[in-house]
Amino acid sequence: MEYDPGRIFRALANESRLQILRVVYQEGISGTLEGDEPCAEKCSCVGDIVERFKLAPSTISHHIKELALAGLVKVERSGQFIRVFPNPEALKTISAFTDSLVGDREQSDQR
Amino acid sequence: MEYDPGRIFRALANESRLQILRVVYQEGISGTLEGDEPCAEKCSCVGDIVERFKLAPSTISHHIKELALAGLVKVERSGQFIRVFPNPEALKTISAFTDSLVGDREQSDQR
DNA sequence: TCTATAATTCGAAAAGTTTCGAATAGTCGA
DNA sequence: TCGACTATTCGAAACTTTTCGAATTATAGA
Repeated sequence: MEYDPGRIFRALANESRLQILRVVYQEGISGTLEGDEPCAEKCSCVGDIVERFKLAPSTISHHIKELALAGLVKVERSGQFIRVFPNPEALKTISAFTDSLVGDREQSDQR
Repeated sequence: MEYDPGRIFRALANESRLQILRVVYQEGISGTLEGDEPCAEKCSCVGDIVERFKLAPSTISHHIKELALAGLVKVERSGQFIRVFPNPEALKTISAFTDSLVGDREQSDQR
């Protein structure tokens, strides 16, 4: 799949989205992804995320959409719930961008 | 030195700044940095950058300031000119951020 | 089928960013 | 010191993003 660095950086350019991303990646649903535990218990459903931020559900929904459009998270319906889970694949686009910046020269601190 | 990931991502969230960054990093002044060539020849002075973009000098100046505040470039007066040069150190903050997201789990594509 | 729950879409207000031109500040050389 | 040149700051207009609440859509269970 293709990821747009501009879109990714725009998605990361907001403190709320950065925090949502941390919740999704760090306390995410990878354990329950293919499992049969009820989503309401401990996965990153939109409602779980809403509870942690003092932002309206519609606002969280909008931020998750931006993260999903950038490819940083994936989203999947599970009954009544929408599960949000990490997509580490997209993070490679970020390191590809920084690598392309430093290009030929050595990575280490010069000067 | 300390870099703020939020500030860095906000600096990267604009297509003009991304392109300025490419110019500074890829055709940058590292060769002439301590040298004695006149800056006007081939380094990243603000005027050189202005010539490549159809943006007003004040706009380019503003973008360079944002990049410098994020730490992505450094800026140094050299007589009449302001030299802009890469600061690859700041890029480490970006990989630190993505590493902290994936955390314990393996980096490779799961799922 | 009706109700409750989960989440999204829509439209609008507020806040933030991008861009410009005009005015200003710093440096160099005559 | 004056004029030319380089770049920044300032204020305003245009545009984009963030946020909300209300209306809507989707699903599950009684």
